[in-house]
Amino acid sequence: MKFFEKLENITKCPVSYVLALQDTLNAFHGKWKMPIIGTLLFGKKRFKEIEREVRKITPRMLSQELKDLEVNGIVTRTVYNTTPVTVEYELTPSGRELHLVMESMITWGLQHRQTNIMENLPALNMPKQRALEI
Amino acid sequence: MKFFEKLENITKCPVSYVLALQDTLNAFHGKWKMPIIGTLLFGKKRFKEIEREVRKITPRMLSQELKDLEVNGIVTRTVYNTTPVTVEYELTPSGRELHLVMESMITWGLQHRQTNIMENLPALNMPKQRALEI
DNA sequence: AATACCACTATACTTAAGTATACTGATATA
DNA sequence: TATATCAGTATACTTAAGTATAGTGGTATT
Repeated sequence: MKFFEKLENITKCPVSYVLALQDTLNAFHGKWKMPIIGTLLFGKKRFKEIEREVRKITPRMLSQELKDLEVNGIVTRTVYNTTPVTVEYELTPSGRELHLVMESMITWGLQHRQTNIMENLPALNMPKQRALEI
Repeated sequence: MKFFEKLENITKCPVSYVLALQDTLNAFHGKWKMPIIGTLLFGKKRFKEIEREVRKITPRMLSQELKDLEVNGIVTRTVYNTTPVTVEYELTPSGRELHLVMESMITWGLQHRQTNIMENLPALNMPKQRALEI
């Protein structure tokens, strides 16, 4: 699929594409969604498991972000009435498909570092808050 | 390239991939980078042109974000000593390659809306600050 | 009897990100 | 003479995002 194939001929991209971009950015929005999705790509997990694997996240943030991901159709939440309760979080089929986006990001990132390594990428300025220790 | 092909067999992704993901997220970080990159995909532009096309951006934000993109090797800044000065911003080759990432985002976003339209995607909760009127 | 586990929530706080408004100085146009 | 344009910068402010710390109730372990 080549969305920008005839880029010279157009000046705007269709509204549906802008919405699609928005939804995808939204899926990864904030400091913690990417590591959470990343860890869930390796299989469904319980709350405490995610908390342990996504280092330095607080339960407040984890809870909030999981809720976000749930209402956005990216993870499902299943409660088992064991004692104490177990709650499992799992990526939806749509959520699992995010790995394709992540792969294209990894591809770009690797290439970008390669082509810029000679120059000044030590000067890469990162936003202050970004975790991402998958 | 299938990074997660044997996902069952691994529990972590390599550090270089995490850095690559970080760089890519960084390229799009904040409310304004995506629309700026988006508009520059249609060709190089002057400061005021971008300011007009990326609606509601303030010169302060535009200046700041363009600087970010420049030090990160995504745009170049060229000054012509006309009167008054003209300054042109253009995507680097690496910057232009971001369209591939954007395409994969659009693909995912479109699919995600399709598979979730029956359910509750009116409930899609967006972050407060997001512009994206490309 | 005291402590630990689970999956969170509550409150208060700090830091980051974005906005509003005004201004620069040299030149061009009305 | 007054106003507009270019590419921004300066200062002060508001809003969003993230952190720190403590606590919930029910069960299980030491």
